[in-house]
Amino acid sequence: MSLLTELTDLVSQAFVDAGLDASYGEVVVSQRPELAQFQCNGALPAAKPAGRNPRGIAQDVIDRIEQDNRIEAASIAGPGFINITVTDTSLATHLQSTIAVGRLGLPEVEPRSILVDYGGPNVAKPLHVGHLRPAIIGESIKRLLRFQGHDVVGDVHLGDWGTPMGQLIVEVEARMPELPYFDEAFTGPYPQESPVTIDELEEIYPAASQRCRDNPDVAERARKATLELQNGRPGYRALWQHFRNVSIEAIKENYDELGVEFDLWKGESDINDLLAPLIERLVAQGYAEESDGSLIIRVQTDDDNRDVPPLILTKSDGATLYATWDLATIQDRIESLGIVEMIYVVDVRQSLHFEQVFRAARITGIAGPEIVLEHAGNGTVNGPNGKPFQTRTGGVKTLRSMLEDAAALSLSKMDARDLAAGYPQEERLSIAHLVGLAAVKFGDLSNHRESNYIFDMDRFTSFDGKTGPYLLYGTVRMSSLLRNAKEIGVSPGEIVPPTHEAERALLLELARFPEVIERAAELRAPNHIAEFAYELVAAYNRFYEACHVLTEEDTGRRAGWVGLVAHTRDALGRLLDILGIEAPERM
RNA sequence: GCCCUCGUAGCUCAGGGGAUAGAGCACCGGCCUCCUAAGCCGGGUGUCGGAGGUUCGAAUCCUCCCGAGGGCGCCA
Repeated sequence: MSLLTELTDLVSQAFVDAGLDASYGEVVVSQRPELAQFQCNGALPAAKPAGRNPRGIAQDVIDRIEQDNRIEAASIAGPGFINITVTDTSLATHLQSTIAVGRLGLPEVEPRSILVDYGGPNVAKPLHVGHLRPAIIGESIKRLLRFQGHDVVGDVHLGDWGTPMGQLIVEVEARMPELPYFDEAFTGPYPQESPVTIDELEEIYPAASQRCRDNPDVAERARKATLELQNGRPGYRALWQHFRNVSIEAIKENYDELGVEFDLWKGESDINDLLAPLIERLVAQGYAEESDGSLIIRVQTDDDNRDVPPLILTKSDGATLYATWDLATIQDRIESLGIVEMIYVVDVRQSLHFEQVFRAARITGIAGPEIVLEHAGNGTVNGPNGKPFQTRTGGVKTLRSMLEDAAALSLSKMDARDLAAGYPQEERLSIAHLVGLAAVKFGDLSNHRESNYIFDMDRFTSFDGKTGPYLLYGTVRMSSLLRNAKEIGVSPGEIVPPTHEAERALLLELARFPEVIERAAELRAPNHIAEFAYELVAAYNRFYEACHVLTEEDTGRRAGWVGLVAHTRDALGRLLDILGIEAPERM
């Protein structure tokens, strides 16, 4: 049980004993650490309905909780705040029992079957900077919920079924008309080898899309090809399958480099067989109706005081669209995977789309009321000028080159400050790589999920301040200390009651762990984890300065401190893991 | 036009109805015979965009206004 829960239970009971509602007893970390460690504000809202003076209530509660041996001091402040400080012994005991139980103080949860939909890369396009946020935020949310104890899967949800596929087909046909994929009389089998490499495909994609913009005839042929692809024309399917295969291979490599892993490599196309029966049902049951030749589902309700545009289920040529696929995908995830909660980490600009899809899913009964559908939207990455991030030449920057820049810049900063100087060059490169990754991830994840932020590589890779490298350095110092302890034969002992202020502060920081996790999970907000990780490292660094662990003469205290460091490293390691950040052994 | 998000220190950003609104950077000054100084300590900064409202209490909730960004039927 977390320390805050323990204290809340205690204070709530005091409120009950005083004839007041238990809900007033919530204890939170103090806003004024110089006055107390914890506070309860419940006396203030309790006063009015009870017709009592808030300070009187506070005193009443204090009189009751003071009896508890965990309480060092409890006092009234201001209009009726209750300030609480716990004994050093109870702090140590609490942390020791947390270590004994494991899970870093987290309560057990009722596991839910959750799917996080993030990534959304497109076939034939390399990952670029725009893919960074959903990838690492989604990965982090997945790991966070998984750590809580839920059954969580991540789905990359490949963009593989839309108009660009038709554009690719007509472009390849224009370039290589002799290929059998375009010959309707061809009876197969089609070649095993892809006619294009991923590099060629990445060049063909923008060219194809440009040609469609320039030439309405080409665009029309692409539209038709898309429809035929969706309808199952064999040659197109075979060619498209090659596009898909070579793309997935490249995309996997990209995500590997970023440290992002998906359990499912599904795409928009995977539910194609579900579409026809679904549409048929929706029409038959009157959910879908014709409008200007297309099929739509009206999702506006009488409660709306604004216009909510209808969801377009099929184009007037009969082709399906991403809203259609998303609907069918929801159905598929519920029916074939047993998912009860879907979290979409997708650009926040798509919020209207998701609102339409979610509404349609409810209205049509695809998702019952017990299913959670949530768009946890992400903001965008901007360049130093506040505009979308670009390369120097104005193009879209690939994710790979961004990560290479991060590693290179980290290495040059190491060189400039003569850091890790005696290490083998191979290890220095590997450190620079991890530092660069940590810099980029922490720089991103420490921002609120929905906000757009300015990407500043120089600031993110800085060795000073609130950065990824700072977190890694803290971790490395803990690991190093523990290695040294082991060498001199000191193993982690029982946590001792703190005697130094910095030591006490570290224990209090560690005690916050469960609430931070819970809050971050609730809000789908990795930035809370990032912030806490920073504060924990900062608290450790202050402890490290104030308490010289390995030269401590009191052997019980020394062992206890080693135990404290070990626990701190466990906690920090878990936080970094949730953030998807990996630390080197030394740096 | 309607809808969504944002507006907090010089800069980049946190902030959960509670007390005196925080962090990092930048700037100045200290600390390595000692576990990694990529560290620590000290030093000052605010009309929380504006105006109303709800509340014992508002950066936080509500309304309006100003400013920025984004979205709004057959792209994803």
